[in-house]
Amino acid sequence: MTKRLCLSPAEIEQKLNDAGVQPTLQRIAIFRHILCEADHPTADQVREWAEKNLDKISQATVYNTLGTLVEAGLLQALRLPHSDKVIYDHNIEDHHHFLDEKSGRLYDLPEEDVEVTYKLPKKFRAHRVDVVVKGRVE
Amino acid sequence: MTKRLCLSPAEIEQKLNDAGVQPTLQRIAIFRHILCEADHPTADQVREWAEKNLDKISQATVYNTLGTLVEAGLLQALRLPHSDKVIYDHNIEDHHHFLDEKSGRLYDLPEEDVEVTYKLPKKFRAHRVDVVVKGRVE
DNA sequence: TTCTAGAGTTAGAATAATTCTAAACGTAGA
DNA sequence: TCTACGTTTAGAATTATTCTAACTCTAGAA
Ligand SMILES: [Mn+2]
Ligand SMILES: [Mn+2]
Ligand SMILES: [Zn+2]
Ligand SMILES: [Zn+2]
Repeated sequence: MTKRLCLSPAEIEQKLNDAGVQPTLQRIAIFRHILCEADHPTADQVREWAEKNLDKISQATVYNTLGTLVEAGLLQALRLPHSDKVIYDHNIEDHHHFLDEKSGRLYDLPEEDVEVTYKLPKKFRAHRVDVVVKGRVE
Repeated sequence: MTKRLCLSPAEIEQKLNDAGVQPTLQRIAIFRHILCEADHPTADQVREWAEKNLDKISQATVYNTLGTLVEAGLLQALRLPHSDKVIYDHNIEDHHHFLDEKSGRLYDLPEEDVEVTYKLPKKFRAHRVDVVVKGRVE
């Protein structure tokens, strides 16, 4: 369901370079973690993983890195109704989400599986629509 | 566009009683403010108004009151992608929103003006869909 | 190679939103 | 009138995130 781009550190480094982001060790590791292993993690979940798996890293670096990756268009930052934490999404295509209200887990819904039609007042110009379907996974 | 239920304090008191919420002065005033005057306010905007317009009120009471009104089903709490603040909505019917990304202002979109169709994986059971249309008001 | 300016990282403090604590207060009903 | 319980309060605590200012690294320039 989720597109997972599992790349080697060298390929990650290339992607960072292409995006104009200096590929530091911390950025390579965090970006690869989110691309390959993590599922819609929060900053704090990334920090937990990083503290276990990298030599030493500060909270500020985790936030800085996530912010840098989002600014560079390599990650999306999401805010969902059930939580006050920002969620980082390696899926940067326009897409929608299903929220399992029991577990709090988020699932991607491909753009083409969701159709939205709407009528807006005159003078309202839309340039994006976000859909969150809430429910349960049985 | 937004349904505005402008009621007298006595009518507000009745609504609170009906919902099983003791109609204290603070609750009546805040609930009436959100029903009649405020447009998708944050807790802090409610606090600002309350400090100006009520004899004395604490921040905790504002949060307590908003929480109580949401629990009683008299307000909706919203979390939107552009802000980390909870937004309180007197419109408790299912409805959608338009976010003016320039001003940050939220507009209600009636349920019937938005149509969503989606295809979910087996075992996914939806019980609500939230749509946020983002764009500009010219 | 060495130098160096700018970019990145860091610990810790600061800020912002919200919640908690424990005492004081008010009020509905016995 | 009394009292139990719900409500309000000031202030502290918590949580998520950002800022500060010093230290460190690294990409080029020389
Ligand atoms: Mn509204
Ligand atoms: Mn916060
Ligand atoms: Zn996603
Ligand atoms: Zn609304």
